Amino acid sequence: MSSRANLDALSQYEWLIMNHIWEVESASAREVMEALPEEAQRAYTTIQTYMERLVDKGYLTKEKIGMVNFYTTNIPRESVVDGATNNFIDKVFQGSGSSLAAYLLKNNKLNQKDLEKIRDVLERGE
Amino acid sequence: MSSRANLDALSQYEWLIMNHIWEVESASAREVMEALPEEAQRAYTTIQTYMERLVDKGYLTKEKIGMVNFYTTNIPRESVVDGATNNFIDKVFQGSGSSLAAYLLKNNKLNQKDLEKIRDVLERGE
DNA sequence: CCTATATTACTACAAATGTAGGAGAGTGGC
DNA sequence: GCCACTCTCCTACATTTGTAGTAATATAGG
Repeated sequence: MSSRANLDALSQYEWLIMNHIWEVESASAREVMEALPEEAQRAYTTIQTYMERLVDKGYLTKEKIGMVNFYTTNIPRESVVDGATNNFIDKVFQGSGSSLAAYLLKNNKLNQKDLEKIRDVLERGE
Repeated sequence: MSSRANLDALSQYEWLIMNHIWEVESASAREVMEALPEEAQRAYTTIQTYMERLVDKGYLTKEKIGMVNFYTTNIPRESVVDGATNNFIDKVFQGSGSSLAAYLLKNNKLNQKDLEKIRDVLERGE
């Protein structure tokens, strides 16, 4: 009944763009382009194409101000992170968040401060 | 100099297949097919296609026994999990494993037993 | 006013991914 | 010995993703 149920997942490069938009709230293609790190630099029109696709996918809204399009999102980052994380855990850790956590611990993906934070959380009732 | 440097990442469905192969060491297309859960059922030839692609990508080795191809992997699961996790952390948590850990804790992706295990790890020297 | 530049809208195209059908060759059972 | 079945190998095709060029248009600067 609703116009669209769930958003298509973001692709690798789309994450780069969305991460920036979530940070700055609203941006033009040019701004996004300039914000992307060296290795992620692409032709200007390539960035444009991605942003248009993100509009199509329902992640961005486009508003023309003067000659320039500005893109905004009304999808909360948290929900997208949540979906992506669940999917990742499902496919790589067969649905077990614990395995992922164990992996992080075992492979030292966490620094001292993290460990303390985690200890805190664990000490106050879980 | 080496024949191939890094393997292409696994796609969504390829993970399903690889997960099974890692579990059983060696399997035919039919066996993989039967092992896949209901929602992941596909035409027999579809499974076959995936397995062939995994051979091309360098993840699987094919050995014909009688009329049937059996597929094996010599790529350790750990290294693939590692690559995938790093990539995931980069794109979704901007390189911060801690953010991911924080997310797991905050969103209760961990159960009681996990928390205990983590506590253990933290208690014995980190 | 004209030109160099920026921007949009559109089109294009290769590679990767998801999905499967058909032809041809073994084989187990009757 | 033939049939039904199964498996391989090959081909095919739609969609998604990565990447960018071109035409038309607005615009700022001289």
